[in-house]
Amino acid sequence: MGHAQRLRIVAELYRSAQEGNRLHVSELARRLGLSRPLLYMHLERLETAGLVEGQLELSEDGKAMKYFELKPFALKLDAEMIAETVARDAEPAPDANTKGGKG
Amino acid sequence: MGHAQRLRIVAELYRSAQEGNRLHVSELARRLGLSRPLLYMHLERLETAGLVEGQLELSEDGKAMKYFELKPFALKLDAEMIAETVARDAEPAPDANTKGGKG
DNA sequence: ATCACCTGTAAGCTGAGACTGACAGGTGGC
DNA sequence: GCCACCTGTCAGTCTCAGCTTACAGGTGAT
Repeated sequence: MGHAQRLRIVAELYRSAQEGNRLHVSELARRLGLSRPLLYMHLERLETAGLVEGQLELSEDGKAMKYFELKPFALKLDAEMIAETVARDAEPAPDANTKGGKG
Repeated sequence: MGHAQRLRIVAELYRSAQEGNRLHVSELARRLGLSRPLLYMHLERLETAGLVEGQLELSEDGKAMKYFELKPFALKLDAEMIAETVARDAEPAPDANTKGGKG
């Protein structure tokens, strides 16, 4: 994560959820002033990161609408946690046969 | 923040601090396998963000050494916090005279 | 004088990721 | 038929952070 637009998306989804609304892609794009393709890209990343979730539905008048919702998440960010994450990220070499790295 | 190298730097500084060592730039660069100029750039950003702090000192043999230390920090990262941050970031218009945006 | 250390910065290349425009396809209403 | 909505994806462009190379300057030891 870590891009301003990404944060704005999360913020908007959060606000709407507070008000009891769900938002579909086009509506969200309009509110944030983003193009749909761009928004799709960001939503994809957010979904991959597990921060949001989208589901395609049919509205009353038969139109396809993709609604996105925030998934609850919270993480404490401090030096210790970062050190652990980095250590965990560095070790994965379970079945590679002692071969050198990528270079 | 939010770049892998940045996290590695924080992690290494944290580890060293645990062992009671301080690191100077060149040493840190060697441990992480980064070029000094690159490390400088990252350290600059981390320092701007308030996560680390550097101080130039003279070693016993008169050589200049710049030591970097971690500053304690911790923040809880969740949707609410992001929404607040975005809202706070969006409002600053204290003395601009109702003029439009950047262009 | 030359080497092995160190700090610091500027110029330039490069590639990933942000962003746009255009497309294809579906619905309902006038 | 045409318009106003919607979803979804691709092929580009372009910006900028990341990264390298190269420089300038300082110390002490040989």
